[in-house]
Amino acid sequence: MKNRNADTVVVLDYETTGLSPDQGDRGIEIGAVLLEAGKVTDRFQRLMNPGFRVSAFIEDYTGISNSMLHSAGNGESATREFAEFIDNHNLVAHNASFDRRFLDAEMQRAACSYSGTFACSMLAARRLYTDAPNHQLGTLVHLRQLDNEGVFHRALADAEMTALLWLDMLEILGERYQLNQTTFGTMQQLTRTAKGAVEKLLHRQADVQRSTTA
DNA sequence: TGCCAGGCCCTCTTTAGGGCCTT
Repeated sequence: MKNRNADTVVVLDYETTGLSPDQGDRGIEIGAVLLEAGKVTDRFQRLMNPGFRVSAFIEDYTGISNSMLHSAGNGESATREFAEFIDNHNLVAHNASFDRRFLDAEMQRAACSYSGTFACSMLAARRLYTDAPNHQLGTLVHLRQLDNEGVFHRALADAEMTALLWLDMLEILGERYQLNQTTFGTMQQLTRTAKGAVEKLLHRQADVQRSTTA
């Protein structure tokens, strides 16, 4: 296995037929970007035919129509390709518990697997954008004036915006806490720390970083 | 338009309830 680079992550987003794979919902689109050293270096996007018609709500919500899905390949082949794209990298998603459930379910169907661990940009955002009116992806993109083409609820567009949000948060950690070599593990730790203890954690991390680089 | 679920978080909590976020 290749060494896992803490700075390289795959940022992904699923569009699905509903909220729960345990209730029979399937992924209908997977979008992802490979983020290396602060830059998007690769992209992945596939539509997936779930094998049944999606609801009018999902067609409206995502802009993905039944006719688009009719001509799409099945989820198993797309998932196998996606497993190769993930390689052994760690993963980021906005509300990662949702995307992880669908990724795990689709991987199981396709009889493949991945080895990286997830970090959640939404949980990190709740710690770092404490003044935001809410922590929906679209709200944060507008709040932070991140580049976007006005496309929301499509997998690749949402993955691209999540990646920009991720980079924005890394920049905040550098500016606000002088954490200039933020690792994936630091971000995971951030999301697992109670809100009231975040400041202490990040200042302590910065102290450790300074002492090890001095 | 938003229910279905699940995980996380906050608080008027921890022997619980409800809001947020994802489609």
